[in-house]
Amino acid sequence: MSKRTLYSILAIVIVLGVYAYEHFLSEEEKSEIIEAGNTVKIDTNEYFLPSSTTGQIVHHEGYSLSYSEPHEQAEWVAYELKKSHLSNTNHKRPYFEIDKAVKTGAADWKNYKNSGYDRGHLCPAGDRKYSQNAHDETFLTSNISPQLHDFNSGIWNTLEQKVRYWASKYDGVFVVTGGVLKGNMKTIGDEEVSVPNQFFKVLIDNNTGKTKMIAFLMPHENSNKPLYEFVVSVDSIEVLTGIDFFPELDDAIEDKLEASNSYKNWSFN
DNA sequence: CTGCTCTAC
DNA sequence: GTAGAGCAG
Repeated sequence: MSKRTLYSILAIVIVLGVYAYEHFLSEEEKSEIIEAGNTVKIDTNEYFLPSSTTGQIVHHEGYSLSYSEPHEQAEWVAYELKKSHLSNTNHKRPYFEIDKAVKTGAADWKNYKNSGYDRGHLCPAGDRKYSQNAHDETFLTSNISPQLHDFNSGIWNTLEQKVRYWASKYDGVFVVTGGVLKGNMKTIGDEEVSVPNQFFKVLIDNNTGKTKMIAFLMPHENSNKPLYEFVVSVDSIEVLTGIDFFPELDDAIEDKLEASNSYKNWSFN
């Protein structure tokens, strides 16, 4: 066999391989291959990402975010919390790092030092315990917002634990979290990181057959009230923030679910 | 779980 | 800067 013939056969094999990859593998299989190769960030098509009002969406392996440069923090952080993500592994807590993936320059963690505010995770470290990398990735400064310690370790922590409970009970939920970056806000540090006056968390469960949503809006202060008293409609958070949640949903379903402030499909036990 | 601070090298 | 222990809600 001549070299020329060999090259021709090789070329045909490559073309056919690419064709097969493009046309015969499902989207899910593709994203698995990409993840296995560890070359690209997550396949965002399988996620319900909200719209960005800032034009800067950043993808990490364990979560995506929309960064607001004027407020030096994310306007939202979104990720899927699968049941399989839940873990009891204890990871060593790393240092916070500036997120280099934020092109406009993410805030330095030193803004928070002696500010009186916690570096509050938006995607909690407790939701990414399935690997050391995923856990450490939550310690990027694009994933934190100034929070009062009483609030962070109090009612907000209670809500985060309830989300993990739901992820287990409903075989995964998709989570969007952020501070409301509107109105008059205090700032901290040389870079003037805004201190949100309210925080929101929006959940969608698309795994248990019937799609359901729930949204929480909390004032930036601790509370002893039960969680369900903070439930609002997704629409009301969209009005407040300008963010469009779950635009990829079928419009009829989106409109109906986002208008509701009912929590009857979510167990608060 | 959510964090900060202090000591030591 | 890094590593660890200790403390608090």
